[in-house]
Amino acid sequence: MKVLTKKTDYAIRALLMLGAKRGSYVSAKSIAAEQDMPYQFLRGVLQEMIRHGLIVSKEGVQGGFMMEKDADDIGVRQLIEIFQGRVQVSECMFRKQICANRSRCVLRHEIMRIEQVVSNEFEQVTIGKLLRKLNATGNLMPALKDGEEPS
Amino acid sequence: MKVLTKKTDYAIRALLMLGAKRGSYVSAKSIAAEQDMPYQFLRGVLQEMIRHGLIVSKEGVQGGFMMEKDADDIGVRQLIEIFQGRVQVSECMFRKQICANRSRCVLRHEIMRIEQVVSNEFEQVTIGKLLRKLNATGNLMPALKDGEEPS
DNA sequence: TTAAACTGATACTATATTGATATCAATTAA
DNA sequence: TTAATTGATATCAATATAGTATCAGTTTAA
Ligand code: FES
Ligand code: FES
Repeated sequence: MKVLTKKTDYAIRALLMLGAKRGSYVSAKSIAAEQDMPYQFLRGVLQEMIRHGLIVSKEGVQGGFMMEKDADDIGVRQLIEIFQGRVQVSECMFRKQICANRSRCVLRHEIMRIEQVVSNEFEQVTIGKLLRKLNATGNLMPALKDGEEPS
Repeated sequence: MKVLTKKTDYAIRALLMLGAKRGSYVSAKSIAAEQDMPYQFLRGVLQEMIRHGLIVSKEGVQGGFMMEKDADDIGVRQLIEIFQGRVQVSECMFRKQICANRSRCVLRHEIMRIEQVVSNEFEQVTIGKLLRKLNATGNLMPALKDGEEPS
């Protein structure tokens, strides 16, 4: 069960770069190179974020992308919703004229509760929070020592 | 973002039936009919649960499936792991020789924490717990009143 | 002792989702 | 004017999910 897809993954990492270089435009090319993402794929992700008002862009030479929203107002939950659709544990389990009274369905209650918990957890994790952690440790991507294996 | 796939969904519902009729063998056919699941697909799900020791079967006429494990020892978390693989928020985000020191990676920490929370939530929801709720309300699938739409 | 109701095992197909690539027009800075 | 960019799409490949079909073996009961 994979919770974050590549798009969400790339979005988070791109936002971390944009957050670190706030105020200047960063090109898709440089993000792709630095973070080792497929260029065109990343561009699609960036465009989607523009449409949702998270970032802005500037065309032409010296153009690129810049963070628009406050980093603390961008939660992983929102990114998941943008790239993977709303968090829903299950479609209603007993569809097709079987489960009429939703308020009495115990499964639904249990499921909606979990939905909330999961959703809240992701909401807590904001780009701002991650950026501060990065600044504190100064270590998003430490260099690989000889012989060491990446995870 | 769909958290439970059909297989897991069907597995939960089949187990609820088996749990309710503990001690006797219930055929795949009757489960499929009552819960409106595709017969052969359900059988695959049931066989997988046999392999994992959750249920047992008896072949031939009057055969079927019966719950083996204690219903309180079957959590949705285990079902997810069986049918959708281990709960993992993301593969390591900075692979390919970039992220060497896992213990210092803030993203990894945040991600592993969420992984735990999500995992625990699903662990709490056991078939036994659901069954008791069903008994309390007596209502897994209330009949549909005229004109009412299912969820 | 045979037929019907079952599961075991497996192969196959269809559809949806995810991940990635390619192309071309429009914009901008130097 | 040209190279470096984004905007907008179209297309493709790989994988995962959902569902179907078939046949062999087992058991009960007529
Ligand atoms: S599963 Fe839909 S209301 Fe119970
Ligand atoms: S993402 Fe793998 S250790 Fe940081």
